[in-house]
Amino acid sequence: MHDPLRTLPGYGLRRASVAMMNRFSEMLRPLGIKYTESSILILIGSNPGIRQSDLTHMLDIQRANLTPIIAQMEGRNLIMRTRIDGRSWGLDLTETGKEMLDAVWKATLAHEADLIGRVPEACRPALLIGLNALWDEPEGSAEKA
Amino acid sequence: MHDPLRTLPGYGLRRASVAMMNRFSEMLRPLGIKYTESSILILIGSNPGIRQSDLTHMLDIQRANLTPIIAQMEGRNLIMRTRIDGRSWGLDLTETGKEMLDAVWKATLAHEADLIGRVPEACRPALLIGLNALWDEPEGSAEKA
DNA sequence: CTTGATTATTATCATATATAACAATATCAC
DNA sequence: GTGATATTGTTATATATGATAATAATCAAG
Repeated sequence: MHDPLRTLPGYGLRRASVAMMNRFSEMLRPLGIKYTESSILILIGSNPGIRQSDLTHMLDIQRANLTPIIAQMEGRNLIMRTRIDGRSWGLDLTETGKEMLDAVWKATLAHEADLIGRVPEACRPALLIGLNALWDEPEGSAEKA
Repeated sequence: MHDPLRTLPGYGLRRASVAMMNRFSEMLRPLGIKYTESSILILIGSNPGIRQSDLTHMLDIQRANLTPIIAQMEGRNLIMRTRIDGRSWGLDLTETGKEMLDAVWKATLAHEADLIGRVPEACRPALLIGLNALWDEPEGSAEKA
């Protein structure tokens, strides 16, 4: 069975990403959290008071798709919102959220270690550089401040 | 704005994959075809008479999700099905499908060139090896014949 | 011939992502 | 200050992707 797709780096990139995300989702499942939510926890944890719009830029997701995620995380008492001005909310972790962040970080680091472990050592530095070259500063968006 | 996610290869892998697939989808849009369909065309083109179940294995997608895709591609006169036995169908490209495959290959190669072009030359070989290490022979599935 | 595995289909559900319209507010030019 | 414009967040909707379960038909192994 001949498979020309296997010669294509772009195809390999997609397959690698899907395989990786499946494994990561599996590791997060016991925590009852999804990987997008885990990213949000991490960003709020390292940027207390961050606004939703900052998250949408950093994660490159749509405002409209973030709203229900934030609402649900607030409902689960993982994050709290405080008014910054008439338009925007500042996001912070609750105590529950901080505990969840600890667990999320552990799972994330375990997952990253697993991932790196699958790559021959000699390839690792170039892999990182290559991956970042493929998405960093996407399209026309000049980095905001 | 501090972003710990940027230090994570796994996160970079996902972002790279998403950015890449968005660009590829854009390149395929004029052809009126989606990237999963493009992969199917390529595999049928290089394996005339291939069965749906072979496709599901090679693409690692669910039988149930392939069925409507194949039906739609048959409806668009891109592929034709002939009975192999009482259970399975053999898939082949129609003339229209072969022309589409030509266009798809051109777009695919252009996309792959664009992708590789974004990666510093010194990193390319390691990137390919690394990516394949991350998905090749996923989990428990021993390669079928 | 019976049992069990394979192939394909149908239906359903969850998730991820994209777009458009809207309300409220902030910012900027004047 | 006032008016035009941009930002922020929300709601509703559409599409794409992916997973699961149940069913029917058929093949393969003993």
